[in-house]
Amino acid sequence: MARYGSDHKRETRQRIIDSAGRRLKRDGIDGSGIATLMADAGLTNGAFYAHFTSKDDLVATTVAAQLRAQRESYAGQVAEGADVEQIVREYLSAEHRDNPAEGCPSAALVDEIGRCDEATKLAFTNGTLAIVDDLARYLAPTDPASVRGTVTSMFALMIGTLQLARAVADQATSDEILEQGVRGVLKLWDDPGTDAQR
Amino acid sequence: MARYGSDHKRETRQRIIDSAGRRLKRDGIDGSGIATLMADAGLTNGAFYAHFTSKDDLVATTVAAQLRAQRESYAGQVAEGADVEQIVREYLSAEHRDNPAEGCPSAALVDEIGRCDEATKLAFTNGTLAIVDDLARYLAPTDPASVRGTVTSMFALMIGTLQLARAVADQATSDEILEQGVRGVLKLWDDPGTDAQR
DNA sequence: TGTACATCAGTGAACGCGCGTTCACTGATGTAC
DNA sequence: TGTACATCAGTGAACGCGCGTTCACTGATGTAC
Repeated sequence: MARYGSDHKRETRQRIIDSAGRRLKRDGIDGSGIATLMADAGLTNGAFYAHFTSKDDLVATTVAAQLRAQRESYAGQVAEGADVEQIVREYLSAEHRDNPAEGCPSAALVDEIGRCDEATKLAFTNGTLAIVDDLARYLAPTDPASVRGTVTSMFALMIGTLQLARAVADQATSDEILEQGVRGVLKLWDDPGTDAQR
Repeated sequence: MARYGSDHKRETRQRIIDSAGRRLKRDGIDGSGIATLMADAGLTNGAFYAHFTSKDDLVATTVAAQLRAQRESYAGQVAEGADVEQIVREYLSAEHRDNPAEGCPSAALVDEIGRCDEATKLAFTNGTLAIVDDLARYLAPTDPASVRGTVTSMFALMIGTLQLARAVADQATSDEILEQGVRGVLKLWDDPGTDAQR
């Protein structure tokens, strides 16, 4: 046994992953250097490679962890009895728009993930599918499969809306985009039965 | 008069902006260096600052130019008599997904633009509003204002869907996402009248 | 018509800096005897 | 109980490289006389 408790290294690794999640969502993947990511965790650059084989490794790991956290966040809202509109309004809120570091990893990182290696894309794929499955199960407990397609497009609209709202310079325009996003998601949900027409 | 024709420098500048559009959409903003951007235009790094004051300047200029081109592309489709479904199906096609360099700048760059300087965000804002206005005018010639909100959410869904489709590792999943995006956009358009309820 | 000069788009080397990654080292702890 | 050693998470300097930016220079052309 070394000088630290048996969980020490695992805890440090987790701390790096958590702070990296915030940093990556805030500054982007290309915009976050190893030295900064380690400093965020209270460490120096040299220790990085005792925990991860490469930056790509950290990114894939962090994307997976972030999507797991996002999934748990939805589960928490559902457990508190939130309905679709509450979930959507929280997601498309000014607060979420203004705090990417604490928010949805998909909205913050999708288009960079599209340029990442296969491991990161795979982590994203699995995490996203798990979230869609969860939401479908919640929204249509008796027949989740029937609404999966609808939930997928609702998710895409939420992500697209949040990103548009963040990229726009004018706040009134941004607020309006969020509001139209809410209306759109609710409209998509309104008659999910059309899924069956496939 | 110098050794080149009077339009030479303007043409060179335009060539840089055009090739930068493709490069930025392909590799991202942080992922594209000045030397590469200039090489794409058949020039060397040193000439860059005779055309732009900084990389930020080029990015803002290129974003504006790309959105203008995107707007003209929609206008072209409309002129050829394309309806909503044709426009959406072309946008959410496998070909568009697989060729970001030739495609929609919004889908390729939104979340990086959210981290850019004010000039770039402003260029994005103006360009996007112009596109939404155009589409609203086309889709509801008699009362464009009544569908602006719907068009905004359709646009957000198209962007979000294309990005999701690009970030996903599995092609079958990606194809399915595109298809659900098409269905979603058409559903949003189906009853745009709800806009009036605002 | 021929020569000297001005113009200026573009070249390519260099600047300091931060990148991802490597590695010799530190030093606090647990173990062995 | 006390001392020598092994362990190993973390340090911090260094690697080569590409970044955005600057600048002295090139060389093809038009102009002046």
